[in-house]
Amino acid sequence: MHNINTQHDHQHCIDEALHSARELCQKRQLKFTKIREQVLVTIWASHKPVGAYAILEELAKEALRRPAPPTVYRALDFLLDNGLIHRISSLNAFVGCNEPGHTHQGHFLICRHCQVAIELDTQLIYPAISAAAGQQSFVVDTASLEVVGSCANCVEARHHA
Amino acid sequence: MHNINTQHDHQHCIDEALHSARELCQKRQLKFTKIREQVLVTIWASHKPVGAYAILEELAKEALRRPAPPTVYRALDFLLDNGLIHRISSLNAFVGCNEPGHTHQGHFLICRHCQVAIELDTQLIYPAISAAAGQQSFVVDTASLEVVGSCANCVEARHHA
DNA sequence: ACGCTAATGCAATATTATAACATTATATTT
DNA sequence: AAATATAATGTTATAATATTGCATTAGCGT
Repeated sequence: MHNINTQHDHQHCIDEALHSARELCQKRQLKFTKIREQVLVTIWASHKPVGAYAILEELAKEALRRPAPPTVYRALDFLLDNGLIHRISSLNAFVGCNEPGHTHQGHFLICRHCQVAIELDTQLIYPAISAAAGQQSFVVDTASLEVVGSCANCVEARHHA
Repeated sequence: MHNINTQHDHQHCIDEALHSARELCQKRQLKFTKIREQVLVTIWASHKPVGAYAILEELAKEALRRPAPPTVYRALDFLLDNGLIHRISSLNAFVGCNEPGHTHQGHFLICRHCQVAIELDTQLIYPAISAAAGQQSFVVDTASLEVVGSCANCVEARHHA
């Protein structure tokens, strides 16, 4: 994975996310409607988790009539159900998923300074989780990890300040 | 740690939590006020995460005048700040901390059937988190893990059903 | 008692999320 | 094309969670 803190071709992130979404919906015979696309694009506008009401504001800009909360929440539910986004519950916010299609995981490093959420490769942590759960004979459905701290860029920036 | 799903002397859990809390507050020169104690006791009434408004209901039973939300939230903030409880953000709920005094961690297995939250020993997962963060030169402040699934008891129970 | 600080009381309001039901769009069959 | 079924969206209201700002009270040191 590239470093999302440094310069990167973010349009590429967006394009890829959209492409994956369309592909996945086609494969599963699901409808990637205008609203769902708008919500996904809004979320992918950055690597920072976005709140539902912030998304609502974005939709309001493009629509004639201001949409109501359920419009956004339904689209979010769809995207969550299909593993296209993650919910960061400590922030009540949503962020794009790097590897769409897997509903059940989401391991993030979240920078308290710049808000960027870096998604970790599940393989890095999941074995430890699985082992710990196994010790308790606990059957895992989903595992969400939210690590808050300072990303490399912000550490660096503050070091110089 | 004992298995909190099976029979256990829960009064012992409560007593221990209260004792640790008093000790910690004395050591830190903090006031373990009546409200803070009531909130902590309410949370320790079970191993299931409790919502702020459920705690409010409990306080209302014991008080002459019904307390307002800030009363509860302030007590919760105090308990969180001092590592006496954890917030389970995926549930908007609070649960007692097994090893008070460490604010920064909280790794839980949460049963979707009986709602019990089993706190894991941090040492089981933290090394993996630390290593993953290190790869990205990310400095960790707090790491919260919320694993949802089925606890041993509930798996067993449903197996027989 | 006096003055300081921390804690609590209290009213209002902000923020996040859902329920219930009406309407519209889409796909499929006839 | 009309009829039907289903999924998606619109709309209104409200529920659930959390905070702000200011007034009051309690505890503590002098």
